Amino acid sequence: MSIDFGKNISKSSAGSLGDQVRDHLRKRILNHEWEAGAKIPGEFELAAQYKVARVTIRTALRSLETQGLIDIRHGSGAYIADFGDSVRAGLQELRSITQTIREMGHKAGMITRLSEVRNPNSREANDLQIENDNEVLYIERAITADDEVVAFSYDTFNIAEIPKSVIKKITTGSVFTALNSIQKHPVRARAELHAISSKDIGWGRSKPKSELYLQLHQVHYLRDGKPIFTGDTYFVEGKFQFIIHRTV
Amino acid sequence: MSIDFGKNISKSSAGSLGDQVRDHLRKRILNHEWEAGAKIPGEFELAAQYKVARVTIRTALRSLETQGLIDIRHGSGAYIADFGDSVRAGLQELRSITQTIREMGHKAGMITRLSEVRNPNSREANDLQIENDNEVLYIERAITADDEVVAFSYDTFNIAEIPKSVIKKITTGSVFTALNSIQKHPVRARAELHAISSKDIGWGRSKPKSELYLQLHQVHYLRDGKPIFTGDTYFVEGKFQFIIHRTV
DNA sequence: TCCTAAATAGTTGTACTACAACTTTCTAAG
DNA sequence: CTTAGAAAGTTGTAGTACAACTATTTAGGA
Repeated sequence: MSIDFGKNISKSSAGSLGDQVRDHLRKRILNHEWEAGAKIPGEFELAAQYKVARVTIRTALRSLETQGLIDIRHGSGAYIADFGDSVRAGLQELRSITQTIREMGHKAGMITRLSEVRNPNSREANDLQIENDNEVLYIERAITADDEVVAFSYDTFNIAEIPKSVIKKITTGSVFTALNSIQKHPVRARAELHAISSKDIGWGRSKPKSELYLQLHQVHYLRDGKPIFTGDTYFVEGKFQFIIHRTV
Repeated sequence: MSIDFGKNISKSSAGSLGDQVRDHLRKRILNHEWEAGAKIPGEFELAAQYKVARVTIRTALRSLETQGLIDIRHGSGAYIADFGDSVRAGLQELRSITQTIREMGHKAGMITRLSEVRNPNSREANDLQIENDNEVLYIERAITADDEVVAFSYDTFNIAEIPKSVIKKITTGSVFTALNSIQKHPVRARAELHAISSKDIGWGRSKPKSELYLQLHQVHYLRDGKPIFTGDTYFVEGKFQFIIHRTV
């Protein structure tokens, strides 16, 4: 069942009713419908607004609290947390880098340097939980914001999980958009962070002078727990704002 | 009201019944009571185990799902996510660094270099939302694991929120433990990450040869939304595993 | 008038029940 | 042996009721 939230129905939002309400409320919060510290409507009123049960509202609010967007106070209400722009640029949110760049008001671009199908090395096979004689799709590319390189990414996909028609979309456009079209988008990722100084990471005409990078090594998982792709993204230090929410 | 979970009652755990169940379930998960991919008991059975309502179990499970520890599948059950050791060392979890080091099986230590009460600079005043003529507690120290320096921290506390007796505890021991004793522990933090290469960060006898650091600039907030302390922690690259959970 | 304390209203937390929606397992027919 | 359907099991949503806590209002006394 899908519900009618009024005018702003987002076709991309899916999942359970509670998830839909959560996504819609998150958009309202990020749209600054309420300012930081302000109290949002009570659970009964929200339930009336969305025409759902109070328990559905509660699951949505709890999730938003765990994500650090609101504070829920017993006997008082739910209040907008002071998160600044951290949610839009946040690392915790599992979203497309290019999409994030666009939402921050910049022009996002991508330059593919290499795209090939080959056997995985031992690390890739381990991350993707496949055998060494399976095939993977390996892509090297640079991500740009306003025609300036902000990151270099080296990604490896478990090709067995992806139809050929979608592989082409991956190599030419956004990974997340392509995977989303076949309902194989990751719902969770495990990321490891490192500071790195190296000459061997950047490439191309717009190779940055700085050799300092923030390395993000990731493994992306589907809802059923299977890894779908893994890779390293090297963010040029200073070009991208890295923000994390930490909660209890 | 507090509930009896059997033998392993943790006095540190507080908050609502749902939070207590969540914390207890998290410990069970981190204790490898179930292996990765395994199905945990159903909501009805967990409700019976903890002698709480099913809705209470659900709020706990939902929170654990948002944190990336489990996957909940409609009509099937809740399954342990493949998070490796990432949760124990995870950045997303707002916990004491020294405590994290201990839980990873190492000896945690701290060397205080400087501890003073002074007026805040403009950045500190802005982060703590106080005036320039207020007083703050400023501390510089090194954090060690097995007598090896793994991080340098430069922290600034809003002294107006902290009784004098607790200030002494902060300067001599764990910040989180001290703040917890007066119910002023942060529940949320906003952290910004940078890769940094500098000679001016490390100090002391065990100053690391590497000049590469992962900088974590943080502002810690109380439940009511007020900032309690801010600071920069510089992790010596390679000495600490930095892991993040990313969820939708 | 000011302050204090109690009463009141409002909000979130927990409990219980019932059923819908979905998944997995079992069963029987072919 | 395969397949389709039935059955059982699990999570999702709805609704009601009350407990626990907070914020506001009101009444009383100094």
